[in-house]
Amino acid sequence: MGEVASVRPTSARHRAKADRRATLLTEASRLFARRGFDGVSIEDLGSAAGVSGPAVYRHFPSKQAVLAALLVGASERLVTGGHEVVAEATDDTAALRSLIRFHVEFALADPDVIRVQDRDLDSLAEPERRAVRGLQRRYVELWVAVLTRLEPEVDPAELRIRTHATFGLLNSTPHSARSLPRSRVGSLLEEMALAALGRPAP
Amino acid sequence: MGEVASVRPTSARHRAKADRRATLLTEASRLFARRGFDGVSIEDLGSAAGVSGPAVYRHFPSKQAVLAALLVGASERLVTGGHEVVAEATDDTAALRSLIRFHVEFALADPDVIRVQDRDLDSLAEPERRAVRGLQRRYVELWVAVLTRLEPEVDPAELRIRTHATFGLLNSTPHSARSLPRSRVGSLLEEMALAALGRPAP
DNA sequence: CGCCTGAGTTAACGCTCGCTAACTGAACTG
DNA sequence: CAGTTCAGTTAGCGAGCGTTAACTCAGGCG
Repeated sequence: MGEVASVRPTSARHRAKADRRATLLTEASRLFARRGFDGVSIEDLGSAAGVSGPAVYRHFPSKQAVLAALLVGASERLVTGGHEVVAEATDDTAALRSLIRFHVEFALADPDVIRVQDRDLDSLAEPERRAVRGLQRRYVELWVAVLTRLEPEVDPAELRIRTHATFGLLNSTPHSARSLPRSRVGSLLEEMALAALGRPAP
Repeated sequence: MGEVASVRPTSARHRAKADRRATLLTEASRLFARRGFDGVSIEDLGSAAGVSGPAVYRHFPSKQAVLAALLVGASERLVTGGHEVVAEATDDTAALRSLIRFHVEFALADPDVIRVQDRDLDSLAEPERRAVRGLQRRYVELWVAVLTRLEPEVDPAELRIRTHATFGLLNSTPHSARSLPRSRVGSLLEEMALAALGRPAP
């Protein structure tokens, strides 16, 4: 899923192009997070990446495609990361703890993309939105599967709502002030999430 | 703060105008929640209220003013409601429980306004944004005051972050599916919030 | 070295949108 | 009943924005 066998020709030009594309995506997440997808013009985005306006179209076919690349990339990172973390866990309790830690690290490392994900998803056209929604659903089901093994007697629909509520808690990062050191905020959120899911830290 | 002594003349015309204004605000919260402030045109808003385009300017001086009225109204309802609930509580534990219940009821009753509040606040100009932020801060401090009395030894900055995280949890309503009855979702969120704040239900 | 590719530029088109202007007619007022 | 007010209408302006066109010029390649 993504760039497949196109890592072949590594001339200076290809590296420059890849760098520009990466810069565009980084700046896009910053700008979209602060002003919203509709509040950012192509000119804004281009000049934030040291390039002016229509040059963006050398890297993405449309403004929506920039957003799509951003959101698909983030969702894929969540799904793969979450999958790895569960696979490495020795038991389900450890798996849940690792999922929480992983999600907190993601949210603290990239609050902008978190913000864009649940604010501008609807700015995508149907096919791209479906793709992102599908990936998000897979990530949710990763959590629900672990919770189901921990509490088989609970209605899965309820576990799904609990999972969404936990995401809401963990994704509060972009809203909360920077008055405490990142690591302190991280462990605080981890504790709260565990408690909210009825599994208080030992 | 708001309409003061202008409740005087209750002719049919004044009632009709008040109704139209109320409809405009209701439709605005629906539309802004689904498509975002920038994704809704004045024409969209007008025709959703059974009126066409520029008639909106008979009720609000600008599109931003519609958003401002919406958000100021919601924040004021939260502050006054929260204040009442705390005043009626017999002790701090009961106050916290009541705040949670109150907030859950608000979020379940008006998920649209919740969505708009943390998505389109930045679409306001500076003075209006300051006003809404001020009200939101007062609501947060209501929670922090109760938590401080419950756990005086904890750093207030930490309590503030815990409060924001709890809001994130409770405000997950607009995102979660409608697969469970409202009342079930409500008590579920209440339990999770209490646990997240380290005060599990008895 | 000479051709080609393609990332960049500026100019311009077409469309949407917020808002204003000018006007209409029904409901209130004296 | 005559005069005023004002919520509503349609027409249109001016600005901003996504996107395309036409062109430039440096790097890669045979």
